[in-house]
Amino acid sequence: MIQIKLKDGSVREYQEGVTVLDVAKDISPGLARATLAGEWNGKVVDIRKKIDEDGTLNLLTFEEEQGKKAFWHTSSHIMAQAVKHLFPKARLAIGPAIDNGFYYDFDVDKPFSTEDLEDIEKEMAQIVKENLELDRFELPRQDAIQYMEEREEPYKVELIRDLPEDAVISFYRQGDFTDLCAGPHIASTGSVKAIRLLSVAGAYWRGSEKNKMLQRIYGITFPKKSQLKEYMNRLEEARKRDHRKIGKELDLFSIQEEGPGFPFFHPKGMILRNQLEDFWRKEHGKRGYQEIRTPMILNRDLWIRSGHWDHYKDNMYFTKIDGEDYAIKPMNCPGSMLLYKRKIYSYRDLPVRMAELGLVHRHELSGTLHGLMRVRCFTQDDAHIFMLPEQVRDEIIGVIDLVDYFYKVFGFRYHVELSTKPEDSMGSAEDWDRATNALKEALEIKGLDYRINEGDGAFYGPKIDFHLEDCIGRTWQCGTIQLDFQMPERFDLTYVGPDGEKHRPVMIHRVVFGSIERFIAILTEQFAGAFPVWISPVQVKFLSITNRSDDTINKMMEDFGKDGIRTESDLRNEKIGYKIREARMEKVPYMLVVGDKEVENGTVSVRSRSKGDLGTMKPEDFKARIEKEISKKTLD
RNA sequence: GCCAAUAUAGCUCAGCUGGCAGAGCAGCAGUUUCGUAAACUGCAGGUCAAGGGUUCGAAUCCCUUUAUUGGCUCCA
Repeated sequence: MIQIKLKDGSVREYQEGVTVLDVAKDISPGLARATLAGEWNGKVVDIRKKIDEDGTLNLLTFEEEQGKKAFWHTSSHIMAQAVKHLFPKARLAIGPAIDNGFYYDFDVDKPFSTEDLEDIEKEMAQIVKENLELDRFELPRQDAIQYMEEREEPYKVELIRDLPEDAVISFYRQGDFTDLCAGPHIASTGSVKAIRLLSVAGAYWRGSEKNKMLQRIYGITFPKKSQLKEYMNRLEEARKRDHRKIGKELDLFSIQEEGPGFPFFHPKGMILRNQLEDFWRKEHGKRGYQEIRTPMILNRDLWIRSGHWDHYKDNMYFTKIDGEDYAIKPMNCPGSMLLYKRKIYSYRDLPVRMAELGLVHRHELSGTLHGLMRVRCFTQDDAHIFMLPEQVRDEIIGVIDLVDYFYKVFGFRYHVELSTKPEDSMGSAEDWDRATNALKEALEIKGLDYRINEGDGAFYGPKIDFHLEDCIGRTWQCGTIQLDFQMPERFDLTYVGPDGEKHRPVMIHRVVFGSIERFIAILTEQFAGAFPVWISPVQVKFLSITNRSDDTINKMMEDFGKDGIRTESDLRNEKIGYKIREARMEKVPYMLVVGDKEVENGTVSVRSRSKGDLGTMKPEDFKARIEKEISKKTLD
């Protein structure tokens, strides 16, 4: 007999060889149905796993991440089985579970159409109805290869060949379908109650464009129909908040055919930008940053010296001036280097914090462009901090605090990632270690949890990335802090130390918004266009009932304008309900209705975007209220 | 860049197997001066993304290009 400790702390005794599923059945049939995978001594295991020793077992359901993954992994097998039924010549590549559902890559002669997806969905429903049990078996390497060769699955053969020597090669079989798979998988196909295939896309075999393009089908499944409905609603909500849609509706920005990836900012979008930039300037001024501006076009030699020519050329735009080669800046750092070098710094001057709202141009592949999120020119809220080696930690902490402050103003949650040395990089391994450790140390002092992204650093140094979480759970990379021991070397930056000798300063690159354009896109989606009052392009809209109040409204607008409140008026000969409807669709925070009554009493009737009718008040009182919200940057 | 889909009025969209280019909203003109999410009538608005081809005839079928969308890859 063996002893198994469960999540709730209880311990149960079983015969050796009991499976995860047996334990679940023993507890309750309901739990057995809900159990999708197990966690045995901290490792995710298949529900068919035989247990031969004492240990701790967690039963994973759809509520747990790993339970979901098993459910979706099996769903991908069901999809592959359906595709094999309908398209026997399709060759199988890979089909994993992903964060939201699963996909499977197929090699087919003809791409799948939307009608094909419907047919596949129906076939999947049929497989689910048959409630096929999955069983797992293992084969030695040679037999496994032969098995897949017989089935004419060249991709599977390649996968098996690439498995490490000592790997257990396991297969899962459900009815007439067998797939090479490490698992885990759920017990049978019957628990998949709701299926939706979402899209087809091309995807390279093993993600490399040198390989053949396969057809990838994305899908999602759930144990309950209602969960699928909820998921589809969430997708719908995301579509409604799409910054491209809202940006058009609210007349914030556009991208014209004449400039793919080069956005145009409209008057109202400019107000947003300017508010963000004003805020940024003020906060950076407070923290000892000096603002600079460097040219957009600089000589090729500079880019060779900075290393961009070798490491970033494919993303750069070039031009010729008087027969000389110039590049349009993809980053602001080389310009800042030149400014640092314009004079001699003493150790007493450091740290020097040079900030620049710099417009950079980068050639991005046409297929990756996406509204303001992915563009070919954008404004980085950049800064380069030059410092003594012993100042590194505190400077990084200063930036972490600044980023934290900025994100909280907008009500964002975020998480942090640390990226280490990539393959294509400059500098010695020791420099990289030193830099990486400095970043780690700062994070640990701040008590921030972080994830490590191996090999994801910039070519000149490791970095900390800040990922914003928006209100529907998506994340966006915005702020970064990148340590750079290379650039000071390349540009021979120096400061004069207490010993009168020249020394090498350390430098960090950092951004808070990341890209102003992307940040505006994120804000738009976060607030669904209903921006906080302090950045709203229009803060107050005056609505008249009849043209008898036009003069009063015009006077009030002038008065509000003097105090820096952004107003508009709707004096058209329309009904008040119609004007309110329009102002609401424009997401204006406050509507002030002024009719005969208000003119007579010297009041305004206030209607808030979020709270509805607030009754009448004196214009001064309303002004005090909104001014307070603006200065406090209230989120509503 | 690669795979697929899409492109019709300022916006949202209809236009089926080829046969005179349509609607709603917005705009303009008039009527209505109205109290918290759409008053009424009329007018105007188009090189159907661009170019080529098939056809008696193309928004519609074919090809090329451009852009957009969803992915792959890449990244702020």
